[in-house]
Amino acid sequence: MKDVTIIDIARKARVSTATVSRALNGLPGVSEQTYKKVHKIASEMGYRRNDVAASLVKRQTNTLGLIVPAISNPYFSSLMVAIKKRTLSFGYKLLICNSDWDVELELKLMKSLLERRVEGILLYPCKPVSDGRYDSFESPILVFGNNEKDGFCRAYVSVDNYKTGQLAVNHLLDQGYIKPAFLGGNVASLSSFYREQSYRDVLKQCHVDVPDSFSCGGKYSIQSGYERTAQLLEQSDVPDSFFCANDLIALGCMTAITEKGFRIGADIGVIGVDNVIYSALPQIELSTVAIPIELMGLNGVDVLLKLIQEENDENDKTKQEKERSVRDSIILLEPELVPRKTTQRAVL
Amino acid sequence: MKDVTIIDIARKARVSTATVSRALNGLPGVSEQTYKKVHKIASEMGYRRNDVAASLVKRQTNTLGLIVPAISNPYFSSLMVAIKKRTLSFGYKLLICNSDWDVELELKLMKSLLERRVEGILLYPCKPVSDGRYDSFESPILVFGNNEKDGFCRAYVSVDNYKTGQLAVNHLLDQGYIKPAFLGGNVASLSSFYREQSYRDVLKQCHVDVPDSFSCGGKYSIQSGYERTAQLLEQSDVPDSFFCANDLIALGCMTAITEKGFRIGADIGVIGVDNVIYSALPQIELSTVAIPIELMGLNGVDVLLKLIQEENDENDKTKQEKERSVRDSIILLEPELVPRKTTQRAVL
DNA sequence: GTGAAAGCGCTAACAG
DNA sequence: CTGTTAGCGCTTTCAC
Repeated sequence: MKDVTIIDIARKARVSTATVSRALNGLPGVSEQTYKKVHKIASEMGYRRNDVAASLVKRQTNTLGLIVPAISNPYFSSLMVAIKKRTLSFGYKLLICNSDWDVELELKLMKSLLERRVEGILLYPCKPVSDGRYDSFESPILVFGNNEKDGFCRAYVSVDNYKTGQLAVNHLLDQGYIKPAFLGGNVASLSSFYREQSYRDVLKQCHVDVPDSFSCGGKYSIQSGYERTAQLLEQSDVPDSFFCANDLIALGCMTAITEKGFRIGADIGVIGVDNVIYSALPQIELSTVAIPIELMGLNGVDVLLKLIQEENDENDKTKQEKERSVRDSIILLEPELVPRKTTQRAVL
Repeated sequence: MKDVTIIDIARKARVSTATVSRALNGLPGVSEQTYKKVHKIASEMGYRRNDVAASLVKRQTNTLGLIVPAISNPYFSSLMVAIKKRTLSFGYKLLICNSDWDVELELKLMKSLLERRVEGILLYPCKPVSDGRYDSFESPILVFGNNEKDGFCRAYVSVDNYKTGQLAVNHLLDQGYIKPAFLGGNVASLSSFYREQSYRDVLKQCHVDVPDSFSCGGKYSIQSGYERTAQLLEQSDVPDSFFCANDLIALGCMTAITEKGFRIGADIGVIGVDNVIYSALPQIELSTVAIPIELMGLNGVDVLLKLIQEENDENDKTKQEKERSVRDSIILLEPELVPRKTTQRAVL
């Protein structure tokens, strides 16, 4: 059951492979007649184009890579959907990878994508790339979620993580909570880092003092949020509110609170980050800080595509021009507070 | 910035490309010395293997394709995660595609995957493949969610959709609800079809009569569930319970019920299908019929891999043996009722 | 242990 | 409009 190739078609159609190639690709310079003949024979023989061979000779795969830390997290689902849509509209294929918050795996995936000759990579790193682990990678790479410019020039699309934390903690304080705890996400992640930073800063500014144990890292999952909250609520000194590094953690947090017999909002406030679709459900009504994730995705694709474009035009360009290339661009989007029931002290 | 190839390495190391290839791939027949030399030079020159070229000559890509109808649906997220893990453990790469419930797009994706020479495809079709639209595809294909054997031999991994519906509707009736409505999913989908079928059958068996308007199709989304429920609750004759074709629909359904001022469970019962992670949250406590989706994924990969294996061994095999190949295999998994609060008439 | 040579299936000048 | 030719970068016999 050997695959049929354009050679087989050429033989049968009594033309050259070049002509077959042209006809099959709809390129100019083929008579109506041969065009039809070739296509007819091709479909008769059940020909299926071999993209691998085409990619090799054309030296392009028309493919982008995307790496996210957790494919099943609805936040990243939204990102994937947005990116998928955008890349598709530009005629690019997308290779989706899941790093599972594992830096080693992430590195492997990066290499693998490059070996497969993707034209560019959209990377949502599991920890800041400022350690320089990708500095030697020459291909176009767009990094999500970093909001600092580090040594190597690279394009970023991110949200203001520090401000995100400020919005959340200030809201908690505004609502009359006085002992907020912080449930971080993956310890290494930049977003979690900045959110904790702002948590500490805001508390200090407002002269609010809480035990160190109120701030703890973990995983960005419901389970992790549940476990950590349950533990904190066991202690003698109990927090009166939780700032969770994402909505999943907050969901787990709420479960633990409910189980312990506290009333959410009235007794203990909860606020998350992301504004995942499930947070808006009337049974949940989770207060949160919304991240414009779809927008990040769209922007990311656009910037990456520009990056690729530049790469291709590299020859006809002065060094001067290169300086203000998009390689150094940082797009920083704004988070937005979405107050809901879980931070409402009294039912009005 | 031309890529460095094994030719460059060979030249620099003063060996042949064959030797470089062997060394880089860790194949036997290379002296310790040359092995080291080649690797050293390779990393010095920043060599990056070109998988496209390797795939072409080896005629294998070590890649599987996966097509799901909705990448952001948590049900499919779970499937993807399970499949990803399994394929990775076998050293296969995975190409994930989103058909967006669009048959045309699905077909395109199938073709595209084949052109990229994936070795096999895991397909969760947006509508039954019994229309024969893939009968001419010769590559190994594993179909999820079909539970009937159709004309063409093909391997299936599915859940008993009919039984799923029976479990749900019987549970509703058992709990004392007497006017269940059915909120279907994507009209064309087999799962929705069977679930509606069983809905009708069970009602008939139990001599329960409901208006035709109680059964309606839509999309497998929160939004769609919300809209349809809101509409049904406007009518004079109101259902006292909802059997939703999946949990997302049920979530939207619950929102609408709450908004209208009904109490979930006490006034109106709701049951979904899938047992998505969010359904278990204490604020939700959605009764549902659990589908062993991870298991489906694992089984799917295993069967597909066997299929591929067979394909390769095809030469040394009699026709007799082919008859009982896995090509015809159907794996049918069991759904399981998970009763929770949303179908509890009275608070005990 | 190593090299020479023949492709994998397709595209892209360059001629005609 | 069509054919010839020369690869794309790598693997793999088959000799040596």
